[in-house]
Amino acid sequence: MPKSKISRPQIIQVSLKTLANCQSLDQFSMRKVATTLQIDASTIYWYFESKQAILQAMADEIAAQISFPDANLDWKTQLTQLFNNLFDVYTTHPHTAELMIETIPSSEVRLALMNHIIGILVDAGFSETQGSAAMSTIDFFLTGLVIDLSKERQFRTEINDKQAAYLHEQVTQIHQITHDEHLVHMQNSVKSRNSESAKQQFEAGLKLILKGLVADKEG
Amino acid sequence: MPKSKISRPQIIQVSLKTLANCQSLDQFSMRKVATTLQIDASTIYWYFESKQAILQAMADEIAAQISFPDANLDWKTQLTQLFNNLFDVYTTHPHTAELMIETIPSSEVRLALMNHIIGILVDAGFSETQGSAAMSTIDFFLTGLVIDLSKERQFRTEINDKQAAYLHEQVTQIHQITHDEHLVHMQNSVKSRNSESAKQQFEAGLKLILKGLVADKEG
DNA sequence: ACCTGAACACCGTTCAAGT
DNA sequence: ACCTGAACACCGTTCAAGT
Repeated sequence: MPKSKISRPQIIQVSLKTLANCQSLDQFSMRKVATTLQIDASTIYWYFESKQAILQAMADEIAAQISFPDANLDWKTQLTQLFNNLFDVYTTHPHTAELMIETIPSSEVRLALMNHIIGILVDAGFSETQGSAAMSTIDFFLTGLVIDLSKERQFRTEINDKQAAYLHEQVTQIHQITHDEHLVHMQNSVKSRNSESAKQQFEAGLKLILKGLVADKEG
Repeated sequence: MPKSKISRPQIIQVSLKTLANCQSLDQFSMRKVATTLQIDASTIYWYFESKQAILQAMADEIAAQISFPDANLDWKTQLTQLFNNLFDVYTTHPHTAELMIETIPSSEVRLALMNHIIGILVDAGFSETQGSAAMSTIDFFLTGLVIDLSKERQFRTEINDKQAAYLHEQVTQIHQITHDEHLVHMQNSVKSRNSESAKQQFEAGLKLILKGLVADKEG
């Protein structure tokens, strides 16, 4: 057993892998990380002062993967590319949107990322306040969407894997009620939601917000 | 001690009060609810089959508080009123946005609410797909914003109440890095975020999305 | 029908003790 | 300097047992 020495970066990597194997962020635990590292849970506390500190480090690691689009491009395509990039990173690494929310954006990577997004908008002619508000709007939308997707998948796998009879009831109830109460719009909504991919859904929303920004500029 | 009989509605009410006294949704526990009800935690399982079932009931209770605006109004004012109403309910009852995300919208109240929102847009001339997408976009934005606000307040009170030296460090780091790295846009963002209320922030984002919808209609 | 108590399998965190 | 083990104060959930 070549028990390689433990290190901070190693713990972060293993933590990210552990998180990826969890069904939700709160199933992620120090004890699980410790088990795969073949160390006692308390050992981690020599490298990180708390679970929160690990989450911060994990969030920074993910944020570092976001690349900035070519600054010569149109501001709209720049934003589209950057947020599509964010969407992709969030969906390839499960629960990272939750990670971002549970965590304070105090690192250089995360602050620089936000600064860059606002910068794109300011360079396009928007005020600092407008740029800041627009970034938040898109970011909250993206985060809300990805977290919702994540929860939905969690419910689905819980229904399949374990018993979870209760959750299954809830889902069938949706169809019953929408039918019995003649909630026509909800019936259509379920259909269109199934035919469209999550990415398409995100792109549609982003396009809507960008259109609002353009209208803001002209008006 | 007039030990009044336990009932499902009573448990739901006490649960909502208990949640309101928590700093986050995952601090909410069956054992806390049981303590205030002066019963054993296991007793709750006679009335609810799981914690998830209680969360569902709590979410429905909150959703029932949302009132529909006058259908004769302009679709834009209808949406504005309804989502402002949602924002107010979410902020007056802490952690209810999290509650909605952690929970399946399987009840009549919640499905009817969504159906109504799409209906406003369809009546305004949008397609079912457009209406459904627009509702999601606004809802995810609202949810993301409120959850973020909630987390921020949680961090703030943890810094004040307990030790939480680590969290305090993170916050001071934000200012240090934005200054040292000359992240001008972030500096302005922090300023404008402090001068504007959360409600103003929400209204700005909502206005942006509505403008996008108008542009969609005209284009 | 309603409620309890003990138990199980989990958490994060601390700290004296080991090497 | 690095790591462990036991302990503490928590979780959700189950189930035999009580009334």
